[in-house]
Parts: sequence; structure tokens; C-alpha cells
Amino acid sequence: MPRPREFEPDAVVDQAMLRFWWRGYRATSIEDLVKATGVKPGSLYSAFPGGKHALFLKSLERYSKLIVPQKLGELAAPGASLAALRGYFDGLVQDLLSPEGRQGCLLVNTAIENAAEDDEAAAVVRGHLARLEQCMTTALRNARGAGEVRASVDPAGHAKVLVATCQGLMVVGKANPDATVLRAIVDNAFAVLV
Amino acid sequence: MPRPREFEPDAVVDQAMLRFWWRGYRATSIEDLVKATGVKPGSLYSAFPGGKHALFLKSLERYSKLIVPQKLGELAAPGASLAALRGYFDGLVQDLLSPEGRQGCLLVNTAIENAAEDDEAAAVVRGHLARLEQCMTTALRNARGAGEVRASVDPAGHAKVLVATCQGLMVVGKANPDATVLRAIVDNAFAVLV
DNA sequence: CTTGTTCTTGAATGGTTGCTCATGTATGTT
DNA sequence: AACATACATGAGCAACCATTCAAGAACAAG
Repeated sequence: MPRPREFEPDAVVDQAMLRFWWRGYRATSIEDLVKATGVKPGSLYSAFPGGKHALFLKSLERYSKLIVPQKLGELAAPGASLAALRGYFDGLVQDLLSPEGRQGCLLVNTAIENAAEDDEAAAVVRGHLARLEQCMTTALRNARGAGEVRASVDPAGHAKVLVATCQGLMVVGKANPDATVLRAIVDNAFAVLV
Repeated sequence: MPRPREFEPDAVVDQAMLRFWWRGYRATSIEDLVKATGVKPGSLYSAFPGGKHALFLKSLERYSKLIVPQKLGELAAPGASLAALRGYFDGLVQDLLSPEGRQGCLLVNTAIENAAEDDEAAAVVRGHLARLEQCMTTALRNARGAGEVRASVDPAGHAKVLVATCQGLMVVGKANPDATVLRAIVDNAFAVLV
């Protein structure tokens, strides 16, 4: 019997995610979201109790479930090997060099901007890092089994390094989106494995 | 004949640097700086034409000249070798684990928060990355000469990787300031060199 | 002491922030 | 047709933002 909702909450989260991704949490205002979605403040706040912060957490989760798997690609597969791992890094570089990908990774941005003051956001970031590390461990283990990397490389240990390296790649890419620089980082990160 | 200034502009920049370091550019208000320094808005704006943004750029430069060399330590010396390089990473980890160092690196934070929208800030960050890379190149070259790292490691190339790795270390440390995790990253980053 | 110059002060500016709430509206049931 | 329910609307709130400015104050030169 109630009046039906005239907008799709998921679409609002999608738009919010994009804004937070591009501009960050603090720089994104409710008015931005109102303009982007056409949903007025009152409706926004009744649909998302907890306001801007709740919407932000939902955006992080949506990013984790929608964007991250897409970026992981073959790296998420159990059979992922060195090529998939390299493909992931190449994809990152390609993104950072394209106008549509310059914003880097929402979760990396969040780690820097919010993790210190927002435990819930930090927890989502930690979950992402853990998943990334697990994918990379698997890929490195497979690669070592196939003789694609030196036997002295510890898959679980070096996966942690690669996680840090790709986070750092995004930091460098933000300040210096230069193809030569970014490709050199990836080339040398892999050169040391063989 | 003019009335003398009652505050030290450099001290204001120091305070501003600390605030921007801890809370970021957007989250730091002029009122914060007024409270921290005791200097009233009018004096602030007349001493620093360009307002908040100019003060931010001065803070970045001050950080580069004051904090960075202190963190680099022996790594900045021409004779720096593997121990100095390792010492730099260990220092980063120690900082990230201490309450006074959790804020990470002002320039990394700036890369993420401002580089995309602030070319002047991005330029300072790029300068920092270049200096870091140069120090690491030298250290790696010395280390290779001394037989501390494998001959197949390219100093200039792998320095780029280490720069990215230490930026990433700071991202991971912000979301997950865990001694085991951070030390494992450093251990494995160096294990692969020998 | 007067004057010129630069400083300090803090109230005030106009704008933005996240958020709320009274009012009106569309619906399914009765 | 009347009602209960949840929704849509957008003006409005207090707080905060970066910034400006008129007024007064401290100094050195004359």
C-alpha cells in the first residue's frame, strides 16, 4: 500500500562509487550526488540511513564486488600463472595511462585518505589486500611449479611484495602517469623473478 | 619604520606541514592553523599570499627539505649500500607501527589526495620520487659492486621497483599497521635480491 | 611628537557543508 | 471513495569553509 520508490538504490550506490572513486570522500558532496543521480537529499537520506558515510561504505563494497573482479581478470582463477599476474600489472599501467583510469584504485585512495580515521573503511581495504595477496600467492605458486620463476622465490612471501608493489605503482602513477616509468617498474619487478 | 612581524613565518609553515601531514589538505582548515599557530587569519593571509594552497605548497617543500633527508639517513650518502637501503625500509616500517608515524609520508598522501587536481603539488611529489630513485640506484649499484646482490639485478631498473614498493608499503601500512605483515614485505623484497 | 609604513586583530563576507523536516503525493487495501 | 503507508520534494538549518577588510597598534625616520 505504500508509495513505491521511484529510483533504484543500487544505481545511486553506483553513482556514489564513481564520485568517491574520482574525487575522494571529502571532496564529494551530497549535492554532487544529488546532481549525479537526480535523487533529492530527503530521499537519499531516507534510502541510506547513516548518510554520506554509510553511502561511502556501500560504495566501497560495491567497488570490491563489481570493479575489483573485473580488474583481477584471469588472476582470480585458481589456475592463474605468471602470464595472468603480469597481465594484471599491465592492466594497472594501462588504466593509469588512460584518461578514464587515472583515478587509480578506490581502495588505495581510501587507504590513504580515510583508513587512519575510519576503521570500517580500513577493514574493507584490508579485505581487498588479503584477496589480492591470495590471488598472487596462487599465481606465483603455479608459476613456480611450471618453472616460470626461480625456485628460490617464496610464493606466499613474494606475493606480499607484489601487493605492495602494485599499490606503489598506483601512487607513482598518480603523480607521474608516464608510460616509460610505469612500464619500467613492472618490467623490473618481473625481471627479478626469473 | 614598519611595524615588525610578531611571528616566525617558518614556524607557521612547520605547523601547517604537520597538520597537512596528519589530516590531509582538505581536512585541514585555516581555523586549525590559526589555533595551532596563534596567528590570526589576517596575518596569515598577508604573510602567505595565495592563502591555503600557497601554504600547502610551502609545506610540501619544507617536508622535502626537512623530513625527507632525515628519513633517508645514510641512504642519501654516495657510499650507501645494501645496509643503508635496508635501513631505510626498516625505518619506514618502524614509523608506520609507531603512533607518531602512522600518518605515513606527506608526499605519498599528497600524490593520492591532490596530484590529479594540483599540478604544482604533483611536481613536488615527482621531485621526491626522482630523488628517492636516485638514492636507491646508487645504493643498489654499490651493493652489486660489493657482491651483496646478484649480478643480474639491474640497479637503475630495480631502484624503480623499490621506489614503488616503499610507496606501496605505506599504503598497506595505513590500512593494516601490522608488524608481521610489514616486516614480511620488506624481508621478501630484499630476499629476492640475493 | 608627528608621520609613514607595515603589522595585528577579529568581525564579517558569501559560499558550502551534511543533514532535517513539514508538506504534498502516489500507491494498495478496505 | 476513503484511508494508511511509505515516498518525493526542496526550502531551510546550523555549522563550517576560505577569505577579506576596516580599524587600531607598533615601530623607525624626520
